Amino acid sequence: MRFEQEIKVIKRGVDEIVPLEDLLQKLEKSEKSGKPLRVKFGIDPTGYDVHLGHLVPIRKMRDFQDLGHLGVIIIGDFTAQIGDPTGRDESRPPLTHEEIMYNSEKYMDQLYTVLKPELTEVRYQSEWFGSMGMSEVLKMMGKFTLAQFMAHDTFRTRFEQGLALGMHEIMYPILQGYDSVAINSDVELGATEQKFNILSGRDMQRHFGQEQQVAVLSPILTGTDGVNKMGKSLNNYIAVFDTPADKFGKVMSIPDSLILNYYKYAANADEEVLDEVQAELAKGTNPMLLKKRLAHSIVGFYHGEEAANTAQEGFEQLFSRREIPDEMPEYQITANPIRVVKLLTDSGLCTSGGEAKRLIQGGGVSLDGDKVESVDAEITPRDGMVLRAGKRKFIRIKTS
RNA sequence: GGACAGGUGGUCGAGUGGUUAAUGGCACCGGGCUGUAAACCCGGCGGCGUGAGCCUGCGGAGGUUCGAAUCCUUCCCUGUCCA
Repeated sequence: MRFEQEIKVIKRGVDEIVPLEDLLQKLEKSEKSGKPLRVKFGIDPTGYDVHLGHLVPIRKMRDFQDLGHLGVIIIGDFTAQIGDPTGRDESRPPLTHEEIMYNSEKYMDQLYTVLKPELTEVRYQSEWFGSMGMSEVLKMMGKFTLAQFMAHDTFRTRFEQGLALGMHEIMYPILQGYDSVAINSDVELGATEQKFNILSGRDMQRHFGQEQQVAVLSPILTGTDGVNKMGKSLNNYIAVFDTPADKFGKVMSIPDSLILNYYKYAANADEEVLDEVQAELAKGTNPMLLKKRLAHSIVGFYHGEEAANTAQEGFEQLFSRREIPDEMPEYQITANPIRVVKLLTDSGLCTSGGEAKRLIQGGGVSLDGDKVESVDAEITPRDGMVLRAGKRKFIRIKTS
């Protein structure tokens, strides 16, 4: 088979390619013409916190770039400007132009930890939707039927369960589909849940007489809780912005069952490493050791070898040996004596007095290793005293 | 436009005039045991106050009442059916 090597790279870590034949054809055509494939991925500029789940398809884009193809990032500024009233209790206010620019820039900074800038094109939806008239919108909508949407699980379940389903949400796949027409996309990347939207891009391209794109679908990365998809709302994510220590710790907290999965999709592990990990797991090696290696490699990828070493050392010190960390934030106090509750809230370790009291009552607060027994406790601060709240929050007190 | 059913704390979901900051599950936080895994056990889970006090709270705004999440009015929102 031709392009055997290319296909192997593209297929790695991918759930589904629809249709595979089209991809072969495209690769062939690209080789003949010398024109790179246009590989699309859309992002929503409502925020800019990128986590490892987002990066699974982005890594795939990098694979394409390594094969000489072009990555096209679509910034979904148009849908974001309309605002998304989905939330039943509060509708999200439309983002301003400035916010969108800010978010997308921050977003791209993070994507460039993985992507090659010289092979990346960034496009905004407003380029084509901004000036579109109603008649064109209607034309676009006319390409789809309600039945098509009802065939889609997301819409059908919500409809059947009697949940709110806004018309604009039905527009979503239509807009995303048209993006493919607008940029003349050859391949669209996304998680498997994006299948419907990506395939609607194929339909749209056919209606507009364009060659159809191929869907390359990555698996959905499970969050650190081991149950749900990685996402911000569930607070089970590892963000690009997380500190090395946080990244390390979060990886260590994933369930054992997820180890191989993370090696595959969150780290840049190649076949050899995967085989080795699998063998170790089968052999009964303490999963904790494999996780440490995993955490080290993930931190190393984003922050470098040295930071990964420091993070690991810090982790072992704090959790394996239960010592206090070398470095911690300092907090200057003037009052003397001072109530511990007040100290906790003033320093920001607790967000409210109630929370501080609960922590103390739960036995989670200590000073230089001595548990604080009473919520009324008052202390005479000493310079360099270490206050600990819970498992991982510390401050060093400064009195002068 | 009409009829009907709903809107409760992060979420699901009880509660239909008075020990109610509001049962319970999940999530989450702390403690114990550990490998910051799982399982399990214990405690917590609105805010402010140097703990018997105050404030905010059951879609929004008014009202009835000594007293309301619970009754009334009105508005907003969601769904079902009819047009």
